[in-house]
Amino acid sequence: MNRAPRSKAQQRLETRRALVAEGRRLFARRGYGAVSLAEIVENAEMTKGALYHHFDSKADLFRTVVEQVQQEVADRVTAAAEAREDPWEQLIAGCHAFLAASSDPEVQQIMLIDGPAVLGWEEWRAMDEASSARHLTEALTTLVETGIIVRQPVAPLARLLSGAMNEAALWLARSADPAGLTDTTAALSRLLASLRHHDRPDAVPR
Amino acid sequence: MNRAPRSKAQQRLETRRALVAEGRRLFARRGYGAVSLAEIVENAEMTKGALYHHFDSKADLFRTVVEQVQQEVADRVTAAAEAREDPWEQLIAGCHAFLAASSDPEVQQIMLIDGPAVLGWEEWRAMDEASSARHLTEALTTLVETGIIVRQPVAPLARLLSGAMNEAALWLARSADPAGLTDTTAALSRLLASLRHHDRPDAVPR
DNA sequence: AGCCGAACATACCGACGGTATGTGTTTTTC
DNA sequence: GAAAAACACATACCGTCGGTATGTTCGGCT
Repeated sequence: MNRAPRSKAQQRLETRRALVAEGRRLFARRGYGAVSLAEIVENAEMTKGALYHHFDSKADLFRTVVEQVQQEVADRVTAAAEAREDPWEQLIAGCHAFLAASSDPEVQQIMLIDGPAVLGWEEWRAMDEASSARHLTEALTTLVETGIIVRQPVAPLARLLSGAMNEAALWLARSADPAGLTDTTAALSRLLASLRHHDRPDAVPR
Repeated sequence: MNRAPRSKAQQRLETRRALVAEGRRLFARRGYGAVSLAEIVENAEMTKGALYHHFDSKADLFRTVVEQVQQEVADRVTAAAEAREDPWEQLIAGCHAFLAASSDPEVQQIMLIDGPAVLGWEEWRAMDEASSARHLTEALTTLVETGIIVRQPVAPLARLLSGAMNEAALWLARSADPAGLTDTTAALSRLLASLRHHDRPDAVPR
């Protein structure tokens, strides 16, 4: 039956997209370890030869999926932050957007649970820094330089906040309590607010 | 070669100990996925029959290892906290003890990286709550009830702090910067201090 | 002494990740 | 525009791994 003639480049893209999409779907639902390459290529109507033509290994396919998920989260965070003018409000909006984006079970299983275990913490950390965590560091740096929050090393603070939000997102998604979200965002807002000067009247800049 | 006659109960314990110890060693060094049961039983001078006589699966052996590691961390945290009288100092000491204990690469790979991925986040979370995280919740509850920190839901706050410390421990172990530890503990102390009433003069209890 | 069951030991299986090689189609080259 | 090179897969196969079914030894109890 007359199949549309596809250029090699186009065919390559479509195949790659199908494999990544199906990998993402299965990895998200059942976890990396419980998914076999056989069912990925079967559902994607491809073969293992196609998969290994595009990816070096199962972990390599997973890495591509992680990159895609991280990019989507980063985009949402960036959009939320750029909608504000005030640097402080950008931080708050970005954190809330991150929590909202990370409440997706797909994002959690792939990015927060399997990511560090499959790719190793160091590589996962580097990818995280390259996507969403970088915005957090930049926002904090701006706030320190403009004197809005207490002058301090931003790197450790960014790690603390990033870890707090990751864990909070995982907890929120499992928590049946509908007040969990408001309580968590309230607690996070309190922690963030404590960084500002006016909350620590005894601390003087410089 | 006169081997010492061992009672069945004793033999059972020794075998189990050897398998758990070797499993812990290998899981910690190379990660759960990269370790085969064959090399575990080989290094432990046992057989796969012995392993499956004591454990239901590879994940079951790993779960036992995780429980052991978590118990050791919890013991260190408890010891540090009980050495203090003041509830506030107990919280600080406990957090610092947790960071110190979690700086061990063994603890990190098993408890923080592979734990959630292998056992699933829910089960890992339940085990974490049963060991060290419970102390954090209790300490915060005490501080709220005695009016030392602002009255608020403790569960979300405990999750935020727990996640922050987990991530900080992983970051510290990889950070070459010797000032990382002091900077991180300083940042953590700042966040904790912000919970106290005297740091938020506009907030009134009740 | 003799039996029973616990504590292993051995042999084996299906599935999975990965690879080597074959095949058809597109693109380039002359 | 035909040959040929390059590409994008498809097929067949391999070694290893987690898990199981069955056999064997040895301490405990009567």
